[in-house]
Amino acid sequence: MSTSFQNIRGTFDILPDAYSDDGGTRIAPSAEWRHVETTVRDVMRRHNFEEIRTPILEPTELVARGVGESTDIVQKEMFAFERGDTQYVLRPEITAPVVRSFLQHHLAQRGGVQKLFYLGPCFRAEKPQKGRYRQFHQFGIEILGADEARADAETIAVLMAICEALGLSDLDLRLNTLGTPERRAEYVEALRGYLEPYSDELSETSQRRLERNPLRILDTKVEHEQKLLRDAPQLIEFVGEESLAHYDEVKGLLADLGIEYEEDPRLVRGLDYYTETTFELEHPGLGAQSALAGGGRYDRLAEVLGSDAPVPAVGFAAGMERLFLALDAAAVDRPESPTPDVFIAALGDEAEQWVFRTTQELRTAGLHVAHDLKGRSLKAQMKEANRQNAPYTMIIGGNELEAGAATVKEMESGAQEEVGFSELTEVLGRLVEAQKG
RNA sequence: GUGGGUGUAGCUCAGUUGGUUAGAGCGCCAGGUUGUGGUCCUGGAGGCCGUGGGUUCAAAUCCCACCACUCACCCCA
Repeated sequence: MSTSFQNIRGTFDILPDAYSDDGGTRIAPSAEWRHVETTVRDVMRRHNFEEIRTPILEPTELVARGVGESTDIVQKEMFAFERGDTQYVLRPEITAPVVRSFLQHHLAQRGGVQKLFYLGPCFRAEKPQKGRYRQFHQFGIEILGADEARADAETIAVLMAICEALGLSDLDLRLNTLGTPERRAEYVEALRGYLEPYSDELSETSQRRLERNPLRILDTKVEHEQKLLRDAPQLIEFVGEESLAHYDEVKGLLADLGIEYEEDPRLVRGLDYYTETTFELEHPGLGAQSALAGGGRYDRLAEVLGSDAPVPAVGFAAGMERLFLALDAAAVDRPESPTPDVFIAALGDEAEQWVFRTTQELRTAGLHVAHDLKGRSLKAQMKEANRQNAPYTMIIGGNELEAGAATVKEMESGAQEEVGFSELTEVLGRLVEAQKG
C-alpha cells in the first residue's frame, strides 16, 4: 500500500505507536501525548487555572500588532492568506489571541484576576529541524489583571510544577528584567548610539536589527559582536527603581519556593510585547533547540490591541515537542498504551453473531473489549489477542453456545475456566478489577 | 534565506572491481495443530533501488541535475 501524498513539510503524524523520523527524532505515540496533556491539565487545575480555547485562525493584523511588526515571526514566518477582503493567519503563538479574547469578551468583568491556560497547535513558516516544526504544539498560561510580583512567581512556579510532574529535572531557568517600555526605549537609543560607529563590523542581520530592534542584537552568537557588546551600555543600568524592586521581589518569591534560577542580563526574547520580568527554561543537551519554554510580563499588550485601560499581565508558553525531546534525553518512563481488558474469539457464524452482540453489552458495562472483525481462524484470533496484550481471552464456539457458558482463558498462565453466560459481565468485571488492582 | 548529510521492502540495514531474476533480520499473512496465543519449523505477500537525464554491451553501483527528508546557522516553543 502506498500513496503519492505525504504530510506537509514541517508537520508530523502522531500514531498509535512511536516511530522515528528520518533524522532519528522519536515521534511519541498518541498515548504519550495524551499523558503529557493530561498532566498539564491536572497541574493547571491544581493551580486554579481555567482553560481557554481560541481559534487557530486569527486576523493577521492581531498578530502583526500583538507580536510586533519587527519580529521574525511577523516579518517572515506567518502562514497568512487572504480570502474575500479578510486577512487570515494561522496563529504563530497564543498570547495575543488570548488577550484579544479577554478584551473582546470583557473577561475582566468576571471579577478578580483571570488565570487562564491553553494548549494547542501553532504555525510558523520556518525551516524545520530537530525540535522545530511548522505546526507545533504549545501550552501556556496568562495571568491577566495582576501586576504583583506574586503573579510573575506563580507563572514560573506552574511551569516548574508541570516539568516536575512529568519527571523532568536538571532544567536551567534563566531570568532577567527588561524594565518599563519607556526606560527600555531609552536603553535602546543608548545601545544604538553605542553600536552605530561599529555598524560596518556587524553582520547583515545585526545591521538590520540596529535600525529596527537593536535589543535583539544582544543575543547574537557572532563572536566579534559579542566582544563589541562587552563594553556596551547594560540594560540593567537603565531599569528604573520600581522595576528593580519588582524584580527583586520576584527573585525573593522564587527563592522562597525553592526554585533555582540564574540571572542572565542578555536574555531579551524575540517578541516585542515583553516588559519587566522575562525568563526562559532550558534543558541542557538538546542541541540547538534547548528552550523548552519562555515567558514574562507583557503589561502593554492589551493597550496595543486597543484596550482603553491597561491590563498588567504575565505568562509563559512551552513547546510540547521540546518537552518530548527533554523526556527522551532524560529517559523518563512513559505510560504504556491502553490494552483491552478482554479479547473475544468466535468460531463459526452463529458464534460470531453472539459475540458481536455480547461485545456490545460488555462495552456498555464499561469493559474494554476487543474482537476480530474478519472471521479468521481461532489460532489467528488468539495470536491477535496476544499481540494486543489482552490479559483474558474469551472463546465462543458451538460447544460454548450449547452449554451456555463461555471459555475464559487467563493468558499469562494459560488457565481456562467456564463462565455461565448469565454471570459473564459480573465475573469478567471482577477479574479485570483484580488484574488492575 | 545560507551551508552540510542522507535517500534500497512496513522497520533496521546488506548489496563486492558496474555483471543474470536486488537480499537478510524483524514485522505482516498463511500452514504445520479440522477449537487455543507467546517458542519452533515451512511457505507467501510486499521493491518505479527518491525522480529525470547521461556514460556503458550492461547501472542500486559511475557522472550531472532535480526532488524529498534531515542536521545546523538565523530565530524561536
